[in-house]
Amino acid sequence: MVVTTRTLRTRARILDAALDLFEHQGYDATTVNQIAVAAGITPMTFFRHFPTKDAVLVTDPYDPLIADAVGAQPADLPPLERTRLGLLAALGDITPTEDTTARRRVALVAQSPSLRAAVSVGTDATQQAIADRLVADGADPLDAAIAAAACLAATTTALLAWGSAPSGVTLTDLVRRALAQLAPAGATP
Amino acid sequence: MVVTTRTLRTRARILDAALDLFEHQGYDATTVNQIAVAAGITPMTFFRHFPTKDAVLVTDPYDPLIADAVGAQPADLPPLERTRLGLLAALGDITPTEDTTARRRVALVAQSPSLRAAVSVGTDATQQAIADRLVADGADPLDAAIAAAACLAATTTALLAWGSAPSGVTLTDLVRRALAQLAPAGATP
DNA sequence: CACCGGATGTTAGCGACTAACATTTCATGG
DNA sequence: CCATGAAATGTTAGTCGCTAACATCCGGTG
Repeated sequence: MVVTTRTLRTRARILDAALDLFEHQGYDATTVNQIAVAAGITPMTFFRHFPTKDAVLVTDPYDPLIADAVGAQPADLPPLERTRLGLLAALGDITPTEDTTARRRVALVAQSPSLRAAVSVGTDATQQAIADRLVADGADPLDAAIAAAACLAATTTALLAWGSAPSGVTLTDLVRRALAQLAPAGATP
Repeated sequence: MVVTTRTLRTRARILDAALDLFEHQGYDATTVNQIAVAAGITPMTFFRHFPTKDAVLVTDPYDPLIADAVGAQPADLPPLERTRLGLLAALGDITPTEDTTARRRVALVAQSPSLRAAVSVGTDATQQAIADRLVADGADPLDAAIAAAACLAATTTALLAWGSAPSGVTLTDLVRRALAQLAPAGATP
């Protein structure tokens, strides 16, 4: 879909309506039809802007950045440590613009199992990207997949926790803390 | 549903028909209707035996065992290490009866993203069970959730890899190898 | 103002899943 | 051996997510 003024306006209206409904009556209890009505459009139009219902809340544009950051770490480290440092480099200093809607979305995802399933699909892609990079540098495929899976699981857990954390806590802190637990025997970085 | 002779027969017929169809034409391309016809029943009856289409392949009866095994590890260990040892104790010597259908199922799950999403829902429950146990013994909730998530992600990755591994490889070997990567700086257990 | 491309609507349909009610099967006990 | 009652199955009708083909409308350009 080409991006025009109209496109952006409708997309924003859908997003607002969806977030409101999700927060008021829960994700599963909200129908695409209801969202469409609230946004003044047709269900069909909803799907022209978002491929699925959950895409309103779940978006993962980070894959290539993360894979690159992992690849940028010293290639002689073990896969787990390389992935860990890569994720720290890519996400360690994210400042999510203190955007409230980001937290609203994460909080919603944290509450609904069906949404977490959608997240895991996106995570799968990222995991694959990281593992491919590690294998390209000579890592064993299974070791690479395991390292990517473990580090991403820890990171995702931190992200979900951030959704319902007190407002002072930053996402960066939580991610650093999550990955620190996977560090080799008591190293601070 | 009460378990009678009939119940078991029908369930077995559904399972056979479903596995065959899934392997021949793929999971997503297979309809519950097709499964029902092949099993000589009605779609309605299918759902009386399996709550969802994916339940034919994805079942997780391990939660309590695993949580108990984690709780049985020394309480003074850090959460990650405690979880790791618990999983090793619970899964480290599984001998899946060399049952072929187990591998068939895992292989199918490994191929379809929608099925992996279903797995992640089951994993969520296990993760929660483990984390609860750790928190009950005084662990920090976030640390506990992260430890459980990372260890389970590694284990799940090993499980999926087993689905398409050469037939000599045992699931035990892969799980041990996966969790070994999360061990503190070069310890063999 | 006429035009044209992109955004929206309409209609029709598939597949997963559910509820309410009718029907058949099968293991009992008389 | 057969009647009986409960459990399993079928029927029907519906909701919701999602898709395709085609018609329509709106908005900016010339």
